[in-house]
Amino acid sequence: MRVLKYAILGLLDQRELTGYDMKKHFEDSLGQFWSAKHSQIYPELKRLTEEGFIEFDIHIQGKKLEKKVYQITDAGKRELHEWLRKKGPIPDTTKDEFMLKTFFISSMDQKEAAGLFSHQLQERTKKVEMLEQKLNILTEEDPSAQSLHSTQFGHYLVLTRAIEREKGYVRWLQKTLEVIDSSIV
Amino acid sequence: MRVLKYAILGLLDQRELTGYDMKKHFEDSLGQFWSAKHSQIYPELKRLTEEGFIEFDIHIQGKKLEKKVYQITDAGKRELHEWLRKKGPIPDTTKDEFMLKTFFISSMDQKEAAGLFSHQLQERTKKVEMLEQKLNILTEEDPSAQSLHSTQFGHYLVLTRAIEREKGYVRWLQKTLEVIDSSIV
DNA sequence: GGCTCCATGTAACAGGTTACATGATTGG
DNA sequence: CCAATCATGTAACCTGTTACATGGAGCC
Repeated sequence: MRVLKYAILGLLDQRELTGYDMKKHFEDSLGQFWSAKHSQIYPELKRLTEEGFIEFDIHIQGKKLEKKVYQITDAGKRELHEWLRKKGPIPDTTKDEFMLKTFFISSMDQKEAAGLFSHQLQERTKKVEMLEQKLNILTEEDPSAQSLHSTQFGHYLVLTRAIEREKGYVRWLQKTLEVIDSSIV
Repeated sequence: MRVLKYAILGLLDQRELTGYDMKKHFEDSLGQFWSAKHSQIYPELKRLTEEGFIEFDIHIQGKKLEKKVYQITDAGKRELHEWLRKKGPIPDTTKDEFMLKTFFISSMDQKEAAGLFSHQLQERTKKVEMLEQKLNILTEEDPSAQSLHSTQFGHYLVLTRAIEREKGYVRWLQKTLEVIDSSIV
């Protein structure tokens, strides 16, 4: 259903951007829930331009570097809002390779399982710290980000959701590790 | 990295199955974290057979329906265990279309946002109930599922993880909806 | 001059979905 | 006998990743 299309339209509804700028956004907090490589972004920009949902101006950087700065058109805004309003069903599957391994825990011995789980716990804990640091920076730079009418509210929500998602994962990993460690053969 | 390959090997490490049986597993609790359509499963089974990781016997159902019952080979078991042991990095992105919309909340008006969030809250709440019912059935049928040495332990872990994931989502949705509703223009 | 980052593109391949296609079994 | 389910496959298409490819800008 071409979600990347809407990700691009949504970004351009906030401010004009180059393809390169969009890639940067996908590496930032938005990237917790959606991302794309530049090799996917550029062809999509070309297509959206042909469809009339976006337009670009050429800006000259320095002496001769030409960059394409994209803006959303009125047709693009209509398209974006149609998608934003639509109440889709929640997906049945959210792919998670670690949980697939977990499903097969009976194929592992106790030591292997403990190693796998403690590594995952370590990685997820690091991620929580990284995300909390991002949230601190955001709320220090713009304390109004926590209110609905701030332009940064979406950014704030994505960070808080990502933090709570990871914290929930961490709690479950700790609880499960205790069960594994206490089941000495 | 051919995760479906390992999903199939993992399932066959528990018991012999037909491609159709595997599809059923992906529609069940495992499907919370991994799934595949039959159109992807059958070609993968063919490939895994060619690679020597699995084998099949033909069983006759009724008068003449031939079904292929697959088993994992020793080579397949080695391949599976290599993957199970490997400690990969956690993914940067877990795609979530609803959270992408959330990032663009400043493009919506307050009423639209409230509608979107309350619908999502409703759907996620229903999912929690469905998952809790599945967990009840599992623990009633096999109370030992909660211990490491049960063959159902993986099943139990996947369900508890899915339940906590959805509950965390629900809590965040409720909290965010309160902020949206209390921000009357 | 050289390194990092900015900036844009294409090609080949891998993974995954939808649609097309067929036929047997089981149970009411 | 009819419907739901069991059972297996292919083809076309879409999405997304990795690799290939190029060149300018900014800074030390």
